[in-house]
Amino acid sequence: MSDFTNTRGYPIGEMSKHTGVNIETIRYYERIKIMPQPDRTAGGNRQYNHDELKRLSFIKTSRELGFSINEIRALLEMVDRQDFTCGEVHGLTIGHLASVREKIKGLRKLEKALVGMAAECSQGDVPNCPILETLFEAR
Amino acid sequence: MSDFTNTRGYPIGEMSKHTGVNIETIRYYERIKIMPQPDRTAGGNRQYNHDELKRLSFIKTSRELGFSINEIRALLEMVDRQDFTCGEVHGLTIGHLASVREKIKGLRKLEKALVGMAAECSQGDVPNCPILETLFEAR
DNA sequence: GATGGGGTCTGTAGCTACTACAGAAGCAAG
DNA sequence: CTTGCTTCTGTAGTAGCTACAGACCCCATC
Repeated sequence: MSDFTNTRGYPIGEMSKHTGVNIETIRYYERIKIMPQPDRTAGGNRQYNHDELKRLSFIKTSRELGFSINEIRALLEMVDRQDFTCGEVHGLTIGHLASVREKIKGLRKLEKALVGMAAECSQGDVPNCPILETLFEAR
Repeated sequence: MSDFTNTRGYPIGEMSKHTGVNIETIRYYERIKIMPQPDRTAGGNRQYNHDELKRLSFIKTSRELGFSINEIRALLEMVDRQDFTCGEVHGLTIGHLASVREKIKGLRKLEKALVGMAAECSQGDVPNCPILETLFEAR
């Protein structure tokens, strides 16, 4: 019977510490149904098991890689249904990669523009700034 | 008297067409007080003048350069108070530039990780994917 | 068995920067 | 005067959380 207490599972705070996901965020993930409703103690506190811990880690890692919640939902659904092919997952990843590259491209452009503006600026005490002029003149 | 009608000003749709800013967004900008409350027609429709058009263009250009609303608010306040130095504006711009570069750095890392994962994937029909394994194993 | 101090609960509101309605009213041309 | 486009206000929704309030749970210690 002492084994039983052993398998009690993790309260939400443990989950948070192990994964680095905020407690409120874990509950949010449950609300939006990418995390399941876990067991509860007699008093009503959440008790997670190891699978749920792995799932949360998966979500965390994917988020850090910039996958949107919907993309993650798609990945998890494939996993849950046990019907996915490597090709499908690859596709989703490549699609995400493309959008990341788009973002980088956009930001580089922006960087250039900012550098250009800043270079023309004397940084002096004068109340007259080519940066503002640039911002005002367009269109 | 015909000159008078000439200076009537632009309805909100004109503003939108000239600047490319959505009508709802223009009203939103008024609500959050980065655009002023414009004159109204007898019937209550907004009537903008040329200064307001320039201001909206400024906001649009700045947004496209990735400045946050708060950064834009700061710039506009300097302009409105007529007390700013080129140095201040330069500082704000450089600060923004730094955050843009941070974002690029982060996205590049992310790009690398995604490319690495995708490279290991056979893209085949097998229900077994190194991408998912990578996502699941961490932490 | 009472007490104390954590952790956790639900529900709701806030954040950024918009966008999307509904339902009413303005406006200009014919 | 009618038609049809534009504009009005106010509210709610989007993503992905975060931050409360006020109540309750849990466990250890006395």
